[in-house]
Amino acid sequence: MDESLAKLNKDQLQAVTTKSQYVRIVAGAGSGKTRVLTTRIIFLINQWGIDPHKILAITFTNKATNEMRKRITAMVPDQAGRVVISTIHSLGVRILREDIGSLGMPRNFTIMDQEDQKAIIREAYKQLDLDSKQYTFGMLLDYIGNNKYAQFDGPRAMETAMSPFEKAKARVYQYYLDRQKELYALDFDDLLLLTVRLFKSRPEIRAKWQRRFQFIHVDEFQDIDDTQYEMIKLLTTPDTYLYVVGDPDQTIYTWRGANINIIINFEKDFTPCETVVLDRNYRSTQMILSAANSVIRYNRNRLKKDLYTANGEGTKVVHFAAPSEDSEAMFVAQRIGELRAKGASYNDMAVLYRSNYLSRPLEKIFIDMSIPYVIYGGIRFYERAEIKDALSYLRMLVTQDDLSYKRIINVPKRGVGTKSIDDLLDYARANGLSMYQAADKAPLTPKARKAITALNQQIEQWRLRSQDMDLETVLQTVLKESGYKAMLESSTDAFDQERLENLKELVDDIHGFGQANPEAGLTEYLQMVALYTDLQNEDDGQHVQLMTVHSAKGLEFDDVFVVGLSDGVFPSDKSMNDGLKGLEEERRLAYVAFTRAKQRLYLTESRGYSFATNSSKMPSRFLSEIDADFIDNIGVAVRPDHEGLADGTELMHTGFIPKAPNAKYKPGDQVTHDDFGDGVVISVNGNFGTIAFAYPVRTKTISLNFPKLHKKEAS
DNA sequence: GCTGATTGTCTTTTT
DNA sequence: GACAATCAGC
Repeated sequence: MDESLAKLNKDQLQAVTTKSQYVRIVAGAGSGKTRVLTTRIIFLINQWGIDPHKILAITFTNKATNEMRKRITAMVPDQAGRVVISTIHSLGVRILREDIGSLGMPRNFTIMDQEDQKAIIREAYKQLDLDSKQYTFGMLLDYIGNNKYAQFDGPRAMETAMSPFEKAKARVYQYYLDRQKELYALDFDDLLLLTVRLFKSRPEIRAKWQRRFQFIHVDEFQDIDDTQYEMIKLLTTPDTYLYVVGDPDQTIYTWRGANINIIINFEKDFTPCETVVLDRNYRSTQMILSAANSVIRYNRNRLKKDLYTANGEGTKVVHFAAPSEDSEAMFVAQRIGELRAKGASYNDMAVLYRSNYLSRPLEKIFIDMSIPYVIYGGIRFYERAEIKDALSYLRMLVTQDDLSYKRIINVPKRGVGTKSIDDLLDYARANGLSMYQAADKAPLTPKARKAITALNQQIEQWRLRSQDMDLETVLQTVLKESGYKAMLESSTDAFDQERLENLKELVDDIHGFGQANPEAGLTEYLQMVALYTDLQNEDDGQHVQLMTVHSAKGLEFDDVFVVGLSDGVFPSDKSMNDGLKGLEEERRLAYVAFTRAKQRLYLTESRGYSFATNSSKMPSRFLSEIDADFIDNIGVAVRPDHEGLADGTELMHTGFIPKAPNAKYKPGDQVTHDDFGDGVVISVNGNFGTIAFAYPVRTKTISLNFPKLHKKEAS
């Protein structure tokens, strides 16, 4: 214990050992925020003798939860399991599972993810005859969330709707609420809103939870929204210790309701409040920090704070301007190759981007050049179709809800088409039944009825047999006997083979869960999964990590590439439409991105036409906000007058494009590749060659030094 | 009812 | 360049 305190600097030590009841830590990027938080919790246990059970730590993501638990376990192995570490949504579930009965609602609710929400909205469109092109899912998800947060019920939403367009949305909202009730499914917003309602209407329940958690810690406090703050406030009494940690410069979730003023005004709600500012950075070189500082300085609405470090000066930030998207990706791949050759490991490198779609050109090149990578985001593990299908089968053994039923009723094909499904749904809704219950009464064709009855019997069988099986066996039985596995196995589609692999991972996952929680059942597993979007893989593999800036929050890497730094992309046009507020959030996002880097930071962008913004791409304004002293500009340049690209472009030194042609290969050479088969070299650019392979591989650009590539001797 | 082809639309970020 | 809705043909 003493040695963990000895490693702290003066400010950190103050933050960890303070006696104040209300504490606000303003912790800059890389200032040892997580370390302070975990050391504080251990300090409470070891020095103050606090029962770990009374300590609550609220984190922002499941990833952060695991990280914190890991660190606490390392220091106090026997106590760590008793500290409650949880995302705020999981905390809501925990509270509601125990006490939602006090609101007159049963405890067996299911949790809807966004996919489930969309399924209901899709139903509503069908019922109300609306066009999903005119009413996009994103629009309705926003609308529904806003109304919920405003505590508007259906009729109230209808009253406030002025135009026919708004009224249609209000009708979808009403449908959504009705369906939620029928399905007894809560969405993410409900988890917080119902908890708040529960605490407000039942003081004795509130008091119970207040007694339970006497030391409350909140991480990433700058990204908290009003409802979450209310929930936290309701958990506190005049005796509660409240400890919040955050960095206003890293607020990047205002689009989701995060309110930057909560951390700024915290001291008004909780007085007297001690504030500790941690502005010594332990992560990055001075060069990287200076670059990041020079950008964030342009934000007007902020608490001024400049990070400093005793780490070395480091090298200048590199800005590479590529002539095209592909060459931008190529630059990244090439630099990764060079770093790797110098002994860097893939794990310590990351590529960050503003939006998921920007990963595509990178993936292509990484595959071609055999650079191992993992991608976070996009379609997450538990959101994959095959995983959702498998989980839906499992849900049928527990809740028989319509959303799951609709997913699996004709997968694999059982001859039950859209018409039968609609008829079944209509009949079920008209009679207040679930689709599962309505199966034998609804008006159906004999063929469909037969298929559905057989399926229902199967489900009932599984349900009974599952009582004596472990979780893993249940899953495997269902996958096998439903024919789902056979459906994929008989397919020749490469994607289906990948799906089988994913299902194997799910089996591993449920197996691991069963081992870790021997007394937990299917219900518990499904509940855990509902709040997780991704598998929490141990990152022991050797691969470059690709992710959005948002999901990189809290992480750090030796070498960071931030790609797609074009105006309109990053900062995104969508945000800039919100005026200064939007632009400042984008700037904070850039600040988060830049401060992930420990050793080297590369910023790249490309020219050409962007179909995202419908215009020619120009370098991001954030690039020009970096003081010239800290940045090295290479690649294609645009004259400062920003004239049109055709005459405004010129080539500066690039360090990579024009290189001596590879000595071994020349265009026209016949080659063979261990994976791709025979091919012909089309062009050579340095050590990379574009090679046309036989169908189905087609044209690829790969490293000509790659060991799997061989020259075919002329015959 | 199923399949494959075609058209049109939309691309921000997540628990 | 993905996804959903629609349509034609089996």
